[in-house]
Amino acid sequence: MNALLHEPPLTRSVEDYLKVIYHLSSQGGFAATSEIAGSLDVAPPSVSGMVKRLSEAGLIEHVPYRGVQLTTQGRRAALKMIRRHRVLEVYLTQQLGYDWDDVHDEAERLEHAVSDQLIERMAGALGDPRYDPHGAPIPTAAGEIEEADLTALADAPVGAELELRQVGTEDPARLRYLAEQGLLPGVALTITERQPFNGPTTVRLAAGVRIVGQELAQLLWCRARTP
Amino acid sequence: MNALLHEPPLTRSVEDYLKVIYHLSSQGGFAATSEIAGSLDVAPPSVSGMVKRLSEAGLIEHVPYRGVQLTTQGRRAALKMIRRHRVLEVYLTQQLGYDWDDVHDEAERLEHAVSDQLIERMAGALGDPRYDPHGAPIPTAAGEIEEADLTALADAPVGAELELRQVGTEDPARLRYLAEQGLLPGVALTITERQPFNGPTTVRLAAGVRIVGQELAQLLWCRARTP
DNA sequence: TCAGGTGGTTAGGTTAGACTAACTCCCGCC
DNA sequence: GGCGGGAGTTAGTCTAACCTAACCACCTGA
Repeated sequence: MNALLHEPPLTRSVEDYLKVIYHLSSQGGFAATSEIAGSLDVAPPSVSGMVKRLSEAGLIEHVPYRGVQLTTQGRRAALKMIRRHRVLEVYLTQQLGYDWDDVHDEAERLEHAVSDQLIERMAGALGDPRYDPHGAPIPTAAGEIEEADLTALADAPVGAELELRQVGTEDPARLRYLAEQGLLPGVALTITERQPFNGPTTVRLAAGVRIVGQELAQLLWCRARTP
Repeated sequence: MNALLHEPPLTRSVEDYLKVIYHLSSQGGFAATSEIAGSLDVAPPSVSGMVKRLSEAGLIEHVPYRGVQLTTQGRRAALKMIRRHRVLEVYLTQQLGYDWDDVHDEAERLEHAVSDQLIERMAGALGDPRYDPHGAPIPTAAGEIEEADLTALADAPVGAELELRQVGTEDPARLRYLAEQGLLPGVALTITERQPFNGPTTVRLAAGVRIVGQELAQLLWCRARTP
């Protein structure tokens, strides 16, 4: 009774659903129908239909009117897609001249077409990178992912000495702006000031002082700096 | 009335049909329904259905009960796919350790997912190669393809001094065997003997003498050697 | 406590692409 | 010159996705 035998290959669509369900339910809990619909830009009834198919296939657990969670099998499939996506992003930026703000769409299409073999060769050629260009951890081929304990810049206290680890957006305009400001994964920063009422955070980098609005400060994931 | 405006992107399936129609009708003339069905491993009525859609889209010309030919627009699209496929094959073999016998399937899937930009970057990284690993010419980005005048080894006379230019199969087992025999694009050879009744052809290479059966000899495309 | 409203689901329809079964065209052979 | 067989097409069905319209469940606030 091993469901792994004769496993039919997943469709593009299924792969996309699993990925967004992973992201939406990663902070524990359920992914809501409307959230999934929003992320994939489809109508809610389309999600209901797919949810039915996915839970029949044993990839998700569906609690009607509550939402959806990945099963072990679904999680494995989702992590595989995330590995593909992130390895592709690193490869395209390091080997083919892509920038961190334009690599997402290309990887998004390629991730459904590459073989495991190709991904492992790309990863090998890159020296098995652990993070993608935005600082997100790359799951291992075995399906393990680093769970880092990061704090949004917006939530860290004035005076904190931090390292920027990860940037939580794929929006090209925001990414370009952040790169201009030198706000890239790995950079060291110190919070010198914050205006009240969701005001901007002022940080000091080696390269100078930056004033970061609330919206962007919530996308900049940091950890305490160990000097 | 420019049909190029608002052109919907082609589906994977359409891209595959255009490619096989290109190959089947490249020696002038029409591609037959059953040939297309055979190449794509679908049933003939599926081809009839697709043919209707493609000719409505202006990509092919259909003469009922005779067959199908590409229009200028369809030819352009087919050559674009062939460029993608062949550039991918070169990239995967030169940069990622693929062999000429296992690169076809990977390229076949990727060709539908890559952007024009990525293909041009790969081509650039490779120095704009003109031939794929099997010696097939790569169409230019502008859609032009070299029309070489090649002769199958099986059809060349005894005594001919030839250069092997292109290998007309993607079958891994045959390709592996040919590589073992040193029968690779670019190699110089002289026909020393041929047995009658579709018998084997004996050739002399720098590396030694080879006896090539009729089936393989029809896959080895050669041109006269200019010493 | 029950009345809305929001969000989720069901019902029913569309499209691309495939299939099988059944029919028709064409050509070669007698 | 007609007939038979193979190739091509038409008709009808299926599935995966999507959609809109309509219906229902749950929770919150009066």
